[in-house]
Amino acid sequence: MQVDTPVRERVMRAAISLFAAKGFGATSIREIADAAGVTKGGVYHYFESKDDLLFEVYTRMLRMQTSRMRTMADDDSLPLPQRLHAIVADVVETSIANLEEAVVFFQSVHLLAADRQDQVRAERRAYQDRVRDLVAEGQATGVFRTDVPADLIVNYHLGAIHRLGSWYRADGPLTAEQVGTHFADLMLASLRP
Amino acid sequence: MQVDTPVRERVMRAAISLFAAKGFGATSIREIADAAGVTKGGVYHYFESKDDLLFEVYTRMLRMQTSRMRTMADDDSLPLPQRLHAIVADVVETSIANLEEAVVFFQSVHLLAADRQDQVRAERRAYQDRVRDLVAEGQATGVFRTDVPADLIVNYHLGAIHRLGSWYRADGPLTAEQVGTHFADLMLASLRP
Amino acid sequence: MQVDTPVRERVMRAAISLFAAKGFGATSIREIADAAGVTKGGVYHYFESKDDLLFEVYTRMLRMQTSRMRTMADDDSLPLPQRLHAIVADVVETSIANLEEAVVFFQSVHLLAADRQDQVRAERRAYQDRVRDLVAEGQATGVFRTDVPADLIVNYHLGAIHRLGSWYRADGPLTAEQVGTHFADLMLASLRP
Amino acid sequence: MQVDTPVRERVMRAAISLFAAKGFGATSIREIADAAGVTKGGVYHYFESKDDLLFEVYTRMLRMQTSRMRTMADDDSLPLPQRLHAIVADVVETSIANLEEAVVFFQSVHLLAADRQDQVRAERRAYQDRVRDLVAEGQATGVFRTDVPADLIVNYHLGAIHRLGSWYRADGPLTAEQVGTHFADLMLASLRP
DNA sequence: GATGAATGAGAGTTCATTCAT
DNA sequence: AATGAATGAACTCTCATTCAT
Repeated sequence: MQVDTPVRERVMRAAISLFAAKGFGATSIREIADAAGVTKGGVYHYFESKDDLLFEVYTRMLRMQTSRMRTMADDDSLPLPQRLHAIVADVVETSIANLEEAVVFFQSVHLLAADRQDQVRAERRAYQDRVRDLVAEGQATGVFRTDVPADLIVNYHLGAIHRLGSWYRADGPLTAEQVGTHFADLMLASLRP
Repeated sequence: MQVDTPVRERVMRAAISLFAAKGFGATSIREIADAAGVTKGGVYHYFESKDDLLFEVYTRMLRMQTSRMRTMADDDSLPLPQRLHAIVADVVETSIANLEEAVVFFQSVHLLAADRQDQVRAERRAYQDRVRDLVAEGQATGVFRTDVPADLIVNYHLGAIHRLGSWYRADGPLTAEQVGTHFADLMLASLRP
Repeated sequence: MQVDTPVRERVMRAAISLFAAKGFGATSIREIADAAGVTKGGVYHYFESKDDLLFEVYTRMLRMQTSRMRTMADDDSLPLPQRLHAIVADVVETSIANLEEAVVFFQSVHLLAADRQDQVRAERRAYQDRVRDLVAEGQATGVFRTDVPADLIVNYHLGAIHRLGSWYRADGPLTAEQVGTHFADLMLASLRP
Repeated sequence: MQVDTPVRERVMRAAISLFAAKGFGATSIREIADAAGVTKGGVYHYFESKDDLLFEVYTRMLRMQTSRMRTMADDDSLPLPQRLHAIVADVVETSIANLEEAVVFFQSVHLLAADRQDQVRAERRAYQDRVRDLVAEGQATGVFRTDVPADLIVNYHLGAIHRLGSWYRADGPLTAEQVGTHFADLMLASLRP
């Protein structure tokens, strides 16, 4: 992994903003270069291909969110429901803090090169599986309802979080923290036995 | 692809499948024509532009789902929670019944021509507003919790439904009806005061 | 040559207007059909090809103007200068009376099919040659100046007439008759020995 | 087509020749690229659109001819008739020296993008107006006839010049200088009071 | 006499990418 | 480290034309 130079980072930021605003397919390298204040050749100096730029969005987001989730999931000092609550609130907050990345994330996976798509989906799946295990554990210990499959529960609630980018606005009435708390509250409430 | 179905319909079906599988931007008119067994010119005989093809997906889905929702929302013979339960279960079932359309729907709005994007978003917004009013009514009459804003509640739960296409598989363990019931159960449970 | 039905004439008129307004190349059969109130197939019922439509403009104009010119050129009852004056005034007037045809005429010859282009140019050449002979006759008899070649004189003055369509407007200050007289006056004045 | 001239210029020359020979509409980018010895992409590296190519013909011609005309029109050291004579002879000579451009010029204005068409027509109009003022000045001072409107006079004689491209051939009997003198002689003769 | 479905060739244009400098 | 010239493939879309009905 290359070290981030200021220029490289500027290109990356420009790409993310444009991908979020116009979509990956509708954004040209030319536009990214212009927005970053370099030439097309300059972009290719730091990234091998347009696909590389997109892939890095996924790498960054996944690594960060997965790492935070795992830390919290493995923290036995809290009872399981509180742990789940904290995890959901946290992923909401980091998604909002990186809203453009989040928008790109759930809008453009299918445009990644096939092998990278597999890789991203696998990591995504691992994330989901870990959360599913927490839910299943709660069902086994009787703190969560058991009439709904754990997989569906996770798909349901993570799905809700994945749509954040389509409606949340920084200048709206709710802070990231408030949304995080509300989301976690709704999830936990829905799981009461 | 059948040869005896009307050409226009064959083109539309081919387009929906390809859009769902590869994304709107990554699907070429050439591919649609090939899949439908016509020439490129043939596609343009029935549709004015690629955008037209996409727009028709939205028109069909929106009209159908909005109409069903309104009928149920206005049906005073059921108590409000049951009405909401029925609405959610129904939109889940029709989304699964038209899963490819649903995938396209939530993946490609931003690729529509600007004016049509506005139109779709406005109709979508009307849909959400109607559901939000039901939730708010429940909050006012004390059957739903009031510590979470109605708007956020609707964004949360409709968001979960909108991600159906990213994980539901027809050959999986759950029928559309089961998913509908589970989703509606989760939503209602999360709203208990 | 087919007899003119009202529909056929309507198609022809629509074509001329559109060719004059937008150019031959930029006008589609579809537009002609729409303007004439028929379908594309209808146009092809009366004309074999788009080129046919254009060619007929030339046929009509050339036949009409050549015939009028010849009649006047051969009329020995008038002295030569007056004959030339009348000829010029007349071609100006008929060009203005059929201004759209005239515009098409001098803007689109090069778009005709090659063989028809040759044919039109040959007839056009015959027209010029006849006028050139009149000028040469005047030079031989001493009524016109001889220091300028007759060919150049004809090219000069017919050229001026051919540009009529680029500036004459029916709602402008001058009638067709006035323009005809002025043009003929200018020509004759320029030829004084 | 030479290989060592700068690419941009080679493309421009190829475009002018083809536009003059076949017309703007009937010339494809492909043909221009082939004639210039580059690829289609190469053409678009230097020109944003086909329209750009055409527009540049107008820009070059207008700037050059307008500037020459103004210098001569403003030169008070010559009496007005001689000035007008020199102007006409000069525009004829430069038109012949750039005959292909001249052909394109008067054949394809109507194919330019609307806004550029306006711009070209406005500059063209300014050119005509300046010449018209010279004629009017001559009428006011009694050196030119007054029974024909100055506007019509200018339209007449500039019209004749604009048709040069339709008949002048470099291998014909007359040099550019001879044609220029003859044209100017004819014009001046036609203006005698 | 007239239609509209269907074609096929080609148009202008965009763009990710390569590479010599 | 960075540029800009140049490519080539693909794209959406247009259109004159044909033909069965």
